[in-house]
Amino acid sequence: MPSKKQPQLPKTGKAKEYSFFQDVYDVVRQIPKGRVTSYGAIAAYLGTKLSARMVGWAMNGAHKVKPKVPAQRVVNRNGMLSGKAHFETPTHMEELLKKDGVAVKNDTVVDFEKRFWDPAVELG
DNA sequence: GCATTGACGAAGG
DNA sequence: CCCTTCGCCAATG
Repeated sequence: MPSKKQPQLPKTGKAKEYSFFQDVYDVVRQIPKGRVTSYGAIAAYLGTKLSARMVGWAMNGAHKVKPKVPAQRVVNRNGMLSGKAHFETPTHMEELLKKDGVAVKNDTVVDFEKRFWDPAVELG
């Protein structure tokens, strides 16, 4: 499980994965099926709420990590599928969400607030 | 080694 | 209410 806080980010070339990245992946993998969360929520849970962009950047490598990361369950604060363009196909993300039972309308999660899953609350 | 760029988000105009 | 700016920090040019 995430250390909750991992300010120490090793330099490039040493570790294949940064702790921060691993924590992000770990949290994302714990998102229940049919639920979604936001980059900011994950960042806040990790203690770096001011660095939501880093979560997004971490997700950039999510597609290559071994245990697949359900990156489709992570959207921006507006519930919009801001990262759909980064998937294999522009429609892959919403298709995965639909398989999870999450309705997607106009690149946005329907009833986002109801589907919202806050790691800071659910994970403690 | 400085400048630019983000799968973000909050604040200001 | 829409648009712009700023902050955050790693990666890339």
